[in-house]
Amino acid sequence: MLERHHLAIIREVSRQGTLTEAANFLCLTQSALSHAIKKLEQSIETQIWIKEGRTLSWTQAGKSLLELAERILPQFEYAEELMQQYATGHRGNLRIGMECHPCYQWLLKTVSPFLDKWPNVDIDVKQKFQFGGIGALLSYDIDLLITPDPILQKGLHFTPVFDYELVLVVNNKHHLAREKTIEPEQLITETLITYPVTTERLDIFSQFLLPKNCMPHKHKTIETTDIMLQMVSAGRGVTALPSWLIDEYVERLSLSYVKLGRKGIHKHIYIGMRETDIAIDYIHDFMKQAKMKVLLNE
Amino acid sequence: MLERHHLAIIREVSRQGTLTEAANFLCLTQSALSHAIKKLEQSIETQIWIKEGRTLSWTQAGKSLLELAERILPQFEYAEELMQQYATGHRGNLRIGMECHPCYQWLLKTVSPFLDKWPNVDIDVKQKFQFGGIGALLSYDIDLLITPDPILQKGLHFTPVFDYELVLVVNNKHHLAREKTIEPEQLITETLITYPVTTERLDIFSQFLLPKNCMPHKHKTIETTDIMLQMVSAGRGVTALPSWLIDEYVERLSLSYVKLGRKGIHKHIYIGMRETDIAIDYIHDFMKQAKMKVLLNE
DNA sequence: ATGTATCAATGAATTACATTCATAGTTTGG
DNA sequence: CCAAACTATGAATGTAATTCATTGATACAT
Repeated sequence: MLERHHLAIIREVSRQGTLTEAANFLCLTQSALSHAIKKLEQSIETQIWIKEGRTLSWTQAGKSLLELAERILPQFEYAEELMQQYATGHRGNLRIGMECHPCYQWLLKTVSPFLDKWPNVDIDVKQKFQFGGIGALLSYDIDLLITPDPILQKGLHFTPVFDYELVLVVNNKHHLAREKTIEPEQLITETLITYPVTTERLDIFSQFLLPKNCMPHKHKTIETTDIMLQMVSAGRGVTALPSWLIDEYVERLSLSYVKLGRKGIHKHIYIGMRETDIAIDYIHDFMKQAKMKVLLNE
Repeated sequence: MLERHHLAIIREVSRQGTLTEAANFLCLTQSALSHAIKKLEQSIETQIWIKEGRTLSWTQAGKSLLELAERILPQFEYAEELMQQYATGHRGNLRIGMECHPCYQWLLKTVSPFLDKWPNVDIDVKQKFQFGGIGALLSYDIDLLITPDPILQKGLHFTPVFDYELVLVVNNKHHLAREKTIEPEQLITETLITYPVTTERLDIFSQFLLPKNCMPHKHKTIETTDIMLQMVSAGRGVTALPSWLIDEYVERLSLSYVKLGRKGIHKHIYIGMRETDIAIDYIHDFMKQAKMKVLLNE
């Protein structure tokens, strides 16, 4: 059967001109090369070259094998390089799952320098999971999970990356802007804007409104943070977002924020990963950068 | 090192879904396959797939190897098919050298049915040789040589394919058209049209005119037989061509031909080839068809 | 739960194969 | 015509692939 090995010999013979030289370049004895070619010629029942005196003249079969070699060998070599990169973690595809909508802004900041540092690592962000974020992690749909709900499970590893406070965002001139803290009951008359996900996944509902059996007057969903805050700024409603996120908009838009309840809603965000992946260079580095980013922000 | 073998395993596992099935399809034991993959994984220091329970989930490295396999294996397989065709003579490139200008017409007739019969064999016709036709044959520039001058030499094989008589072609109304035979002296006043090759290679010179130290009044060269005969028909000169070639034009053009000398000039055309090539199917068949063609013509 | 069939991994034994060694035959150029 | 360079070949060797026999898992049915 035609093997990579044979093609390597053929290419090297073509480059060096003599079998002996080619054998040297391939770290083989001349004998080994001679045997190998003889065997190949027997198996394909065709000669590859014909020797007239000391010069080789290539048969048509030989020429087409040479073409094949020039075409295919680089692909083998490239593949091995690639494997090397995968092995050392210098190449890969980092698929990040998000179970924390407002963290998207934070992620963008972390991703950008990461992409510069790891030009061979691509990043995918996924937000929908058939069997939840943990399921996606376990079934190798994603490699990292950004989530407020770490789950102690063998094979998985969670690292806290940052804490933030969820606050109520209102227009400057909104009457609630004057409050120091607000209670669930004060939202009954308000229009609440959130991301379009189920209420269980919205802390403003699960940790604030629902425990007190309160519901806002109206509930609107908007996909993007920018538009959401434009709406709030225009007085069309209120929303709940991390406080640090608002700090960035407060200059451009006339916004204020208020603590939710006397103690405030404090969230802890974790990055989850498979334990087996901890050793992968770029994943390790991503974690490191993620934590640093947080320090800079605080 | 990454081998064809590994790619074959990877592709088959992807197709069959389980290692055991893949091993069966590859005529290997499950154990052999398992060992092979383990070894490959060690050499590239990366896993190809990860087993969760009984299902395989492919790693990125594995996926890229699978892509490589799907891309490369067909090329190996095609190459082997090709070698098979070369070996059995069902594919090739028949390079024909011509040392006999007027034979071109004859060659065309032989080539046409040959191309139909051997769709995988291409034909090249060459007419210029740095070291002569024999040299071209010996240095593998051509595979067949059509020539009037066979040379007994070891390694070469010549077969006579057809005989013809070289005749003087003239316009119907030309005064020479009434002669039964003509002698060199009668051409001294004529315009002679030939192919544009050296006079040594023109029999009308080497075998007819020069032995008697005669030269035509004028010597014109024309590349194509058609135009040449148009010129003769128009009374612009005379030419020397095989008699059978004239038979085909005599109806359309007002031509006659006359024997050159009392005995006429009789030529024997041979096909020369390397002895090693006699066994090649399509070459053998070309010879057979070449001879048949002649019989039909006569 | 429990048993069974299927699948994969492993180590040791075996076999097949590639490679080397030693040598002899060719070709080339001085 | 000889020496140097190149190639082919058979036998010996060493290495690597394959098999065998076995065990450990997993999935599925009862």
